[in-house]
Amino acid sequence: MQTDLQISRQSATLRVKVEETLRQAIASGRFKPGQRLVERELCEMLGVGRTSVREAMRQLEAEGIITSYPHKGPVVSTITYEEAQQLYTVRALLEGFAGQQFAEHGTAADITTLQAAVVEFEAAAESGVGARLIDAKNAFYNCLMDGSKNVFVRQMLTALHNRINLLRMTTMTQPGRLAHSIAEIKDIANAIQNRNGPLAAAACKFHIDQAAKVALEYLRKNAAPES
Amino acid sequence: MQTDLQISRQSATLRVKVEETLRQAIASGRFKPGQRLVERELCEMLGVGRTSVREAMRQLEAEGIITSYPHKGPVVSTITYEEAQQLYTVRALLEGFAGQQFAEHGTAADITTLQAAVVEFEAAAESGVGARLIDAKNAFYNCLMDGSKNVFVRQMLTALHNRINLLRMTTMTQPGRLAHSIAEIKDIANAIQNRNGPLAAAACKFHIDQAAKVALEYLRKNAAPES
DNA sequence: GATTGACAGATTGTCTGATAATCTTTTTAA
DNA sequence: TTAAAAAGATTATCAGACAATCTGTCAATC
Repeated sequence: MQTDLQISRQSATLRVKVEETLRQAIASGRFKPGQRLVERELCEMLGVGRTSVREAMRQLEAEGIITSYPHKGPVVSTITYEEAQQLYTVRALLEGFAGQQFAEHGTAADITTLQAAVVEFEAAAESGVGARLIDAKNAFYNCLMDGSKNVFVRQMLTALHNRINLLRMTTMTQPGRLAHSIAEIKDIANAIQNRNGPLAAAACKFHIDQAAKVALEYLRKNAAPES
Repeated sequence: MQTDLQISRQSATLRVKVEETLRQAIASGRFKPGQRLVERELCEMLGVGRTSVREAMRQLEAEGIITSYPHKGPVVSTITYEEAQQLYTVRALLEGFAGQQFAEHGTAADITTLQAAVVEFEAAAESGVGARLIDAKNAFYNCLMDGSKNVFVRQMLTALHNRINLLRMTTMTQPGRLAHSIAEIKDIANAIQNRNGPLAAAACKFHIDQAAKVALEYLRKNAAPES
C-alpha cells in the first residue's frame, strides 16, 4: 500500500522548522560562535512566538550547538582547541567503527551507493563548485553512517559533525588537502568493497586523523579565542 | 494522579529540575516504556506550568528517553531487541576507549579514586543493599568516564546509560552475574593501574559484552513487546 | 456486515500578556 | 576611587486563549 505519494506536509510542527532554520543559520555562519541569541530578536526575525523559539532552543542546546546560561540566555557554542582535539578523536573512533561494520555487514546495495558517492565526490572536486563538494561529502558520510547499521552510531556521528561545523573550517579547502582527501576516501571505499573490516577501520581513522591535523594546525595559527 | 513528585523550587531553573525529576522517574520505572506522558497531568503532578514541562520534554526527547509524535504527545521510549544490541555494541566501543585513555593518560589521583570505587563496589555487593550497589556502580562508571579526559565520550556514554536504563534490567541481579561482574571490574582497574591501555580496553569491552549477553538473553526470553 | 462520513471530545501546538527573578549597567554615595 | 543602590534589560515562568489535529462514536450507506 505504501507508495510514494507522500504529501510534502510542510514539516510537522513550527518548532521543528525553527530548529532547522536556526541549525542551518549557525552551520552556514550566519550566526557565529559566541554570538548571543536574543529571544525577542529571533521571534521577530522568524515571525513566530516565544514558545516555538524557546522550545527549539532546548533542542539545539541538547545537540550542543548552542549553550545557554540561566537568566542570560543562549549563545552559539564555541569550541576550544582541546575540545576540537577531543571531537576529532572520538569522531575517528566512531567512524572507524562505522567503516568496519560497513565492511563486515553492509549489503551489496550499500556498497554500490558508496561507490556512487565516491564517484560524485571526485566529479564535484573537479568541478570546483564548493556547494557541490559539500553535498558530495555529506552524501558520502551519510552513506558511511548508514552502513554501520547502528542507529546510535549514526546519531552520535551526526551530532559530532554538527559540532565540528562550528569550527567553520573546511579542511578540504586547505592547499593540497583535497587531493589527499580523495585518495583517502577511495581507500575507505576499496577496503569496504573488499570486505576488509580492519583495513576499512584504519582507513577511516587515518582519514579523520589527517583532517584533524589540518584543522588543529589551522586553529593553532589563527590564534585563540578571546571570547 | 498523586502529587508525590513535588519539586522543591529553588536555585537553578525550574525547567532543569523538571528534567531531573522526570529522568529519575523514568529511570526508576515510575513511568514505563510506552507510557504516554500527558502534559496536563505532568503539570499537576509537578506543580509547574506548561512552559517548564514542555521545555523539559524537548530536552528529554533530544536525549532519546522519550519520543514524541506531533499532536499526540510524548511517550516513554521503547527499545527493541535490535536497538538493545546496538546500544551495547557502541557502549562497549566507547567504554573500551575510555578505559584505554584512562590507562594511558589518567592521573594518579584518578587511579586512586577508581580503586576506591572498586572497594566500595565490593563492599556494596557484600552488604546486599540494592541502592548502595547501584550508587557504587554509578560511581565507578563516572570515574571511568572522567578518566577518558574527553568531554564528548562522557556525554555520549551518559546518554547511552540513560537509554539502557529504559530496559529496566539490572544484569547484576541475574544469578551468579554479580560475582563475575566484580571480577571483571577488578580486571579493569588493575589494567588501568598497570598503565596497560590495550588490556584496559579489552577488559572494559569484555565487561560490557558479558553484561550485554545476560541482558539480551533476558530480553529474548521475556518475549518481545509488540507495542 | 463493513465502510464511510460527520461529529464531539481530548490533547497538543502556538500566541500573547503579565509578573517574578536575575543579570548588567549606570548612578549615587561614602 | 570604590562600594552600594537604582534603573534597565532579558530571561523564566505562569495563565489563558484559540487553532490544529488526533481519536473514538455513531448513524447513513452500500
